[in-house]
Amino acid sequence: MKKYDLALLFAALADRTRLRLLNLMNGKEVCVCYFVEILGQSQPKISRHLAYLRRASIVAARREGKWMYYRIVVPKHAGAARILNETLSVLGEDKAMQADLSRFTKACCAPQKLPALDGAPLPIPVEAVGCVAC
Amino acid sequence: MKKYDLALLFAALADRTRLRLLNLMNGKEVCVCYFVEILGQSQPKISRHLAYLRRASIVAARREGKWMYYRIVVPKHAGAARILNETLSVLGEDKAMQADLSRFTKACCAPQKLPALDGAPLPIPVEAVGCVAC
DNA sequence: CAATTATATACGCCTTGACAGATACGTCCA
DNA sequence: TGGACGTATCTGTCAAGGCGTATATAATTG
Repeated sequence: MKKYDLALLFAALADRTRLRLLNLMNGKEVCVCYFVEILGQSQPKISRHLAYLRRASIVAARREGKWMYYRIVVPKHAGAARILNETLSVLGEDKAMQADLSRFTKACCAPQKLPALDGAPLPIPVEAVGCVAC
Repeated sequence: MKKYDLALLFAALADRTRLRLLNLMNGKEVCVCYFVEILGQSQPKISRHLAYLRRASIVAARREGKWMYYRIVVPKHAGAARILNETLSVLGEDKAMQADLSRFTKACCAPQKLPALDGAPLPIPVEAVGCVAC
């Protein structure tokens, strides 16, 4: 449990768009195009916020062909991990965040109905991704 | 559990000075002069950060004569409360924060040795303050 | 009341972040 | 090799935050 900049973690969490992104990533590795579609925000905006989260080391990116997958990375620092997990849990209780998730799962069931998602790779449960990383 | 701006809470927590202040306030109502002395920062700086925490509704101030006491106010919103409490708990495990606290308690034992604190009111355990509020 | 003490706010400066829009980069496919 | 597509970054603009310094407010004391 070495020194860790908690203020930096909180700065990363101090934006609604980033909280929505984290909520969508909770438990899965998600392709950028889904974020753009589900949050209805411009692609550069999504990308910038993902870059911010990456800089703060709470998400990691993985390229697969032309798609980028993002996933949450729980910090090594035990305290930071507790705060992040608690935050994810609180997000899960939020109505608006649940609405995002429900649009998300709906989109996953019929991606071909959304032009932007037709042909895009589905999110991958993190358990399954674990193998890829090894 | 109505709508609550979590991002605003995180913004309030996204500064080291404010985290140190919260850590010092944990469990007690503290006079501003103690913050200034223990953190070794300028009085206006401390005051501005306290104002920020007040704006974010996670601390409350009480005037008593010429002194101002600050204390933590746990948000009504259950999720926010969990995050704040978890944060305070994590702060308590941090070496630097513990060092602040140990200088704090030492100062309280012999305030007259520190010019700035000579005659200043000691911090008050929150349990005791509860009565005042009623 | 004037002076003093405790605290808050205003001001000016600089840095950072958020945004939209344009563009660059990386990968795949024809 | 040149699109086409998915994604990232650059540019410029604006607002907000952090700091030090100076000053204002509030309560107390002489």
